[in-house]
Amino acid sequence: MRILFMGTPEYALFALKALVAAGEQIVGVVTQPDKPKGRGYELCPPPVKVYAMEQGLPVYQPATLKNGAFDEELKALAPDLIVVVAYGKILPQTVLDFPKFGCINVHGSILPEYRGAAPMQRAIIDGKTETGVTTMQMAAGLDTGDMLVKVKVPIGENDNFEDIHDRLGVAGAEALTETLARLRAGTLTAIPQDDTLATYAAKIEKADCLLDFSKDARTLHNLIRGLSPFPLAFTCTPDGKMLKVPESRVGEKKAPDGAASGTVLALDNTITVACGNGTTLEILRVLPEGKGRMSAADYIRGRRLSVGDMLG
RNA sequence: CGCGGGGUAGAGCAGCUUGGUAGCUCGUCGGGCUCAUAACCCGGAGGUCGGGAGGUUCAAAUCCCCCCCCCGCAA
Repeated sequence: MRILFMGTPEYALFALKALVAAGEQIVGVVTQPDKPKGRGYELCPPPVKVYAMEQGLPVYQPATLKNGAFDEELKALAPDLIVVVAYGKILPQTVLDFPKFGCINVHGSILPEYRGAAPMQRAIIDGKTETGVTTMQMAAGLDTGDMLVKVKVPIGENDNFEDIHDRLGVAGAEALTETLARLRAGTLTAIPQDDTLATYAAKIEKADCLLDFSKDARTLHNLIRGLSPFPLAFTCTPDGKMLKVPESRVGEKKAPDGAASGTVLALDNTITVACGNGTTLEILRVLPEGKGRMSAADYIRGRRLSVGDMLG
């Protein structure tokens, strides 16, 4: 079966590598164009491109797929199936309809929950204890296609985005492998999504990353781990600098009555902050503005905070 | 030329504006106190202050010039 792979970030690599490992006939890899990134705006190839080139797979980086821009290549590649994992662009109907077996997408949630851009982060931020991946037969809407195979994955109370990302990557590869096997065997069943149960995992915005200490510690902890190691939740120190928080834990102690939310209660090896409902949050690692990541203990040693300071 | 921060002891920082014995918190080593301790007390080791047999100066971590490296923001 001639498979065309479309994907861009690290996450897509799990699936692509699984296809390669299974000896699938990958006729090409479509990924986003190189983009200027990092300091100095150096042009950076997406992870999928780097790997595909190492494997000697033909790489395509069309600026757009709209208006038949990619039709010629598509005809030449003549895929029987397109596998899409976090490609980053909407596929026009002409592309969706082109392959005999259509387009199959690997999505990082148990559909119909968390359709959209940031399913993994949103599941963690919402404090879910379980998530997973779903393969689907792609349709025109946003992650609305009929569901094929699901693989569930537990979320531990201290797992962060990276942990879940990697675990879902493995699960996604597994789900894709099974989907292809059943497609060949003719045992694949497509289950329509119940739209009334659908939820939407909106893209993470800067405003989502601001820590609001009037919320309770558990909620803040979920936000912190859901955004770690990227893009990171943050707060502000009394001198107006941004302080990002890669790692935390829910404090065991209660905040004293009358302690305003955001008050620094203790500075030993961690930064203990008063949160909503008398809860406390312990900040374990930080990323000061203009600095690198460091432990809270190291940050405290630099004497940049005092007990009684307000964060937020 | 996208904007900005920084390279001082193993770690995190101060000192640089107003040149003149290199300091703080922690770690580490030794000793003491203690039933005991990651607690407390005393003492010690550890730094060519990123590099340039550069410039200015009686004197440079500090002022000027060149180079290297690291990081944050933004994308």
